[in-house]
Amino acid sequence: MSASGSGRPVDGERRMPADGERRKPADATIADIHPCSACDVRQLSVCNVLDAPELKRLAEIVSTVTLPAHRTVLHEGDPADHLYNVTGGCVKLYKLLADGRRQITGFLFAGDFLGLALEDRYAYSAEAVGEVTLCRFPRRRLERLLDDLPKLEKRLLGNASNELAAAQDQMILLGRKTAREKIASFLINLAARAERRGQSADPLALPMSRTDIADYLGLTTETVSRTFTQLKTRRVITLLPGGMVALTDRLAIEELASGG
Amino acid sequence: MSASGSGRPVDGERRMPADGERRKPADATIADIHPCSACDVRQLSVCNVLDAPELKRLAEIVSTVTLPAHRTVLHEGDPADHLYNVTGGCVKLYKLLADGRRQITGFLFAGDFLGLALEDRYAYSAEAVGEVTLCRFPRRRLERLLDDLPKLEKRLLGNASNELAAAQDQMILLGRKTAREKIASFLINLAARAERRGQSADPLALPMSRTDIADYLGLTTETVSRTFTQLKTRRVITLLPGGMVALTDRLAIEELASGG
DNA sequence: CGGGACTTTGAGCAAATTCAACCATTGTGG
DNA sequence: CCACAATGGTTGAATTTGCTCAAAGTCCCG
Repeated sequence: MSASGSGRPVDGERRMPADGERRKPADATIADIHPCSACDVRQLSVCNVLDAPELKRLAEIVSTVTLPAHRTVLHEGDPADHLYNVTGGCVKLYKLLADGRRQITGFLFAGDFLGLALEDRYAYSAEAVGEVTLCRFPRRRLERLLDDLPKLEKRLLGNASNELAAAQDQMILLGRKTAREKIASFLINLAARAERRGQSADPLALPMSRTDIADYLGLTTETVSRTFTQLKTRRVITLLPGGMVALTDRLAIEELASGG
Repeated sequence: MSASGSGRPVDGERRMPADGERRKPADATIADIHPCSACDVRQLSVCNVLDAPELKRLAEIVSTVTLPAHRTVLHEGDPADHLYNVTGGCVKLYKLLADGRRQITGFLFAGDFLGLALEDRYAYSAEAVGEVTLCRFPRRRLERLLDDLPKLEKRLLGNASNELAAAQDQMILLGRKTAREKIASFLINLAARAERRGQSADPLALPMSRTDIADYLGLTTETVSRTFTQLKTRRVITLLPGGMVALTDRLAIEELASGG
């Protein structure tokens, strides 16, 4: 089951502003002054509770990072020196057992926050699934900033509370659902999150490998593959080229997901 | 698998101060004024970051509750009007699937916080395992108080972060560990928490039923029972009367727990 | 066009579940 | 006070779901 991908620590960072490639040219100068104010995933992020001057303070401590596929973002046990916000791409979080068995505890997409840990070491590893862009915050400086920005702290608490709820959903999935129900739940969950990000939920993108899906759902790749073909045969999904899935019969998938 | 126990909403509450039965008589008057300051699980709780005047403000909005075994503390989907702190006994949190399959997402003991949800409805149900005592906080009033007590808010964030780490441990348990490893992890986890509370970790108390353990570990009661007898036969544990277990060979249990 | 990685499919197997019976403990009513 | 029902726990046998091992197929990228 190969523990992880090729893993070296983060590099390739550079100061804001990031490339403006998916930003209108007119915004470029604004972005130079207040990079965060031109961020196209701000509305999805924890930063959305901050006003312009507060954003500016945040922008002062942030740097952007672009990582290629399979690059390790952070590693379990390493000093938790930085926190991140995903601005593009997909990141997987995982833990390993001594013998290499792996459990992926979550997939992060644009707008998702990464690294919350009031411990001084990361409790899990994180790796880029495809190419990923991230905002990076030095932990110490962000913590100091939090004292001045109670709104942000409240938002982080809300965020943590949501993640906790999601973790409990994942527990009932792992502990009590069948393979078919797990796959269905996974698809519905990804679709809902894609929608929230304003991305396509019906031809749904699955950027991660079958092995990743298996390690997320507590299955093997073979079972994941078999279950996909089973759902395909039953005409509830259609597997499209390029890692896309069509949710042909979304109602049926939703029923399966909730244990119908 | 019978959904839950006999479940009616909380009652039987009364205002502080609680009975002083495990408090020295001399403290009784102090308790009348600042009930929280005499709390014997304060050092374990989120309240441990507050000084005397802050504690007093907290005490003003708290009431204590004693619930018999199997009483529902709060119910998934109900308005999240109160938050709780467990002061004695054991509470189980769980979620149900439509057909009654149950996943217990956690057991709470003295000092543990319950009900954190920035949603307006509880995301799970909670039920007393044995007789339980709780501190109860009206959510609105506690939220208002949080604006004045940033220390407490930070503590809650730290708490949530710890719970998140525990949730990830539970995910790798549910997704990737064998029945034997699950039981071993469960015992080690309970022992560590008992120790932190200053309770006996070696003759370890298991207040919950086999069914509860099964629903927590993603197993059936039969498998839990078989695994216990297997560990008993291998002389790594000893089952004692009164729901106690001796961790005869703790090292072996720890090795099993980490997937050795 | 070829090679490597990923995915799918197949056959046999094993861990855990299901179904069923039995045992132990406890509480209750005759 | 004891018989007995009820609950929870243990054990056994058969079954099943998902896993392991193995091979073939597909896709992508140079």
